[in-house]
Amino acid sequence: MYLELQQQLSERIRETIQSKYGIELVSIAIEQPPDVKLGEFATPVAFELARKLRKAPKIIAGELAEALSAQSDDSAFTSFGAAGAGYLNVKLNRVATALRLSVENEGLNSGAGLHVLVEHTSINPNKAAHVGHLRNAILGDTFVRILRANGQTVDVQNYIDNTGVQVADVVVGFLHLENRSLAEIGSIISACEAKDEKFDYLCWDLYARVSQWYDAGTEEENKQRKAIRYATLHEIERGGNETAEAADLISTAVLRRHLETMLRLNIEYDFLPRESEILHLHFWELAFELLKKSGVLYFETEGKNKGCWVMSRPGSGNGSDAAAAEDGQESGVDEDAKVIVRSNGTVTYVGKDIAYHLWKFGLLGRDFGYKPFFQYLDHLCWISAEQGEAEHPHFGGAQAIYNVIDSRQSDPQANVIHALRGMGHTAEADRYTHFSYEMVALTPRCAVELGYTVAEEDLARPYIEVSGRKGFGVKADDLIDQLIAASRKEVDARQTERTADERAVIANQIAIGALRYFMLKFTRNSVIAFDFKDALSFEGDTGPYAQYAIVRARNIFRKAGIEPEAALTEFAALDQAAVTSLLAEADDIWGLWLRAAKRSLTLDQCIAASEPAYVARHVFQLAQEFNNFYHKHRILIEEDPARKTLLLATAAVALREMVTLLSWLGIEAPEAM
RNA sequence: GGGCGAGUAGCUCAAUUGGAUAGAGCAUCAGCCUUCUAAGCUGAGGGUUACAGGUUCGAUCCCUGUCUCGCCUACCA
Repeated sequence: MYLELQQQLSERIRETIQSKYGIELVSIAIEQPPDVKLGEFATPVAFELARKLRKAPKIIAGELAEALSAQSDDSAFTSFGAAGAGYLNVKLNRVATALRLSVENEGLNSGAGLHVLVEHTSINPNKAAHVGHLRNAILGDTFVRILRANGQTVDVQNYIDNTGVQVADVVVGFLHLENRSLAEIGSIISACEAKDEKFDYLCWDLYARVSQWYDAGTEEENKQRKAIRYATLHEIERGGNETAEAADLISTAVLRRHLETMLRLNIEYDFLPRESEILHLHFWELAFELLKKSGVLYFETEGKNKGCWVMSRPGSGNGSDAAAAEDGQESGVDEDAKVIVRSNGTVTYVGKDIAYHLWKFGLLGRDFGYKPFFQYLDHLCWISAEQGEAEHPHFGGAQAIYNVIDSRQSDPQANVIHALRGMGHTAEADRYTHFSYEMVALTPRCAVELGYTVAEEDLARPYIEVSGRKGFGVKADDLIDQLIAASRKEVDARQTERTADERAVIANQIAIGALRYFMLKFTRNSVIAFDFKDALSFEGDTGPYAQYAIVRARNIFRKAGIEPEAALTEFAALDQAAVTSLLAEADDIWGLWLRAAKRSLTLDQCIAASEPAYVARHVFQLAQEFNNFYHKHRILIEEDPARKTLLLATAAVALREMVTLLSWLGIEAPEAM
C-alpha cells in the first residue's frame, strides 16, 4: 500500500511543479523522513529546482507546500510542510491509512500474466549437497515464492548435469577403484535405501578418493588413470553401454537424495531437464545451424583457435560478429574469441548451454520428452526423457528466465546472453537474468572444528572455499540435523507439557526457519563465511526471532479470547475521532502500521533488484518493532476500550504481515516456542 | 595482463540505489522475569566508511588514481 501512496504522491508533486513553475521532471524521489514526527514521506525535489529557479531550496519547498495544501479534496495526505534545509515533508492521514490497511491483504500483482522460469539448485548428481548448494536452493526457492506473490506464473527447474566429468569420476570410483559390477552398484543403492543410509554420502567420500587417486600414482600410472577417466566420460556421453547405465543409476539415486534433502527445507521443483537428453535429442545440432546462419559463430582459420568454430566475447569488438569474421585477416585474428566447437568437432559446455537456453525461450524448435519422477504432496515433478509420456505438461517457452548460479559462472552466462543477442533475440536477452550470488565458504575455525587440516597461510584468511573434489565442506543434511538437534534441546526445555511429536514439529520449524533466514539475510554478492556459531544462533537477527514475535502476537489473541480478524473488524467500527487522537499521540504504534504498509514497497524493490535479502530485512525490522510494542503496551490489562481495540488491531496487522512475509521466505510460524 | 565483485564499529553484515544525526546482530559492560512466554526488552561504550583527489546544494554510494583481498579468464569437461 505504501508503494501506491508513494506513486500517487509523486505524480501529484510532479503535476504541481509543472503547473506552478512550468518545469517537467521525469521522476520525483520520494523517501521517508528520519523521524515519523516529521511526516511519512519526504522529497528533496526543492534542492534540484533551486538552481533552475534561482531560489533557496527552503523557499521553494515552502511554496510547494503551500500550493499542495491549497489543492482540495484529498483524504490520503493531510499536510505538507518545508523542513530542514529544503525538504518537503508530507503527512499521511493516519486513520484512513490504518483502516485501508486493516482490510487489505492482497499482493502487489503487478506481474500477473507473466510466465517465467526459475532455475536453481542444479547440483552435480555425484555427491551429497553442501552448504553452498543450500544457499543456491534457498535463494532460488525464495525468489520463486516472491515472484508468485507478485502474481507471476513460475516454472521451477533444476538442471541436472548427469553426463559430466563429475559423474564420470564417481563412476570411475565404483567401476575401477571398488571393482563393482553394474548389478552390484544397483544393490548398493537399494541397500542404502533399505537401511536408511545416505547413498550421496557414500559418493561424497568416493568422489574425494577418486580425485586423489588420479594424482596418487607414478607419472605413468596417473596418465593411465586420466585415460580411464576420459574414456568413461565419453562412454557416458555416448550412451547405450554399461558405463552409461552405471552413470544413470548413480546420478539418478543421488538426484533423488538431493530432492529429499531440499524437501526438508520445503523446496520443490516442477521439471528436471538433464544433459543426457540435450545430447541425445540433438539440441546442439539445431542450435549450431541457427548460430551459423545468424553469423554469431564463425570458422577460425588463423591463430591458436585455427579449425574451431568461435564467437566473440561480450566485451570485445563492435558487436557485429559476422563482420569480424569476414575481415578477420585484415584487422587481426581475435585470439580472445570463445571456442564453441573444438577443432576435433566436439562442442563445449557453452555451446550446449546456448542450445538449452534457446529451448527455455521456445526458440529452438524442439522439445524434451517428459516422464514423471518425484511425487510431492500436491504436484508431480517431471524429468526429461528421450521418449516420454504421451500426456505431459509443457515446460520451456518462458517470457523471462532467472538462472540462480553463483558468481563464478558469470562469464559463461554472459556468453550465452551475448549469443542470444547476436542471433537477434534481444528481447529474450534482456529478460535473461543471471541471478548471481557469492559462494559460501568456511571460516578457518570451522574447518578446524570439522577436523580438516588447514594450511598455515589459510588460517590467516577470513574464509576458505569449499571443495567437493577434496571432500571439504559441510554437508546439507548434517547441518540440518545439527540445527534440529539444537532447536529440539531448547524446545524440550521450554515446552515440557507438549508431546514428543509436537515438540519435534516445532523444533523442525525453528531449525528450518533459522537456516533459511541465515542464507537470506546476506545480500547476494557478499561471501558467506560459514561458521556453526552464527548458523546455529537463534537470537537476534535470525529466523527464530521473527517466529517468536509471531508466537507472542498469537498468545495475545489466545489469552484475549478473540480472533485477529475480529479485532480488525472491531477497530473499523470505532469512532474515527477517537482513533485519530489515539494514533496522533502514539508515534510508536503508528510506526508499526506504517512499517506494515511497506510490504508492497519491499516486494517491488526485491523483484527489481532480484534481492530476497530485502524481504528478510523487512520482516526483521517489523518483528523488532513489534517486540518493542509488545513490551511497552500491556494490551490485556488496558482499561480504555477504544485504546485496547487499537492495540489489538495493531497486533493483528503486525501478525498478519509477519506471517505473510515469512511465508515468502519459506518459513513457517510454530504453534509455540 | 584483462574482466567482475569487495574493502563500513572488536567480529559478521545493513544503509530506501545521491539525501536529514552511517544503522542492526554478535561480543563486552550495566539493568529488567509475581506481568500478553526473557529465543525478549532497556541503556552504555565502540566510526577519519582502505587511501588521495574530483563531480554538486549534498558522496559509504558516481568519476579518476593508488593500495589490499576474493573470484573468473584453457580447444579440460
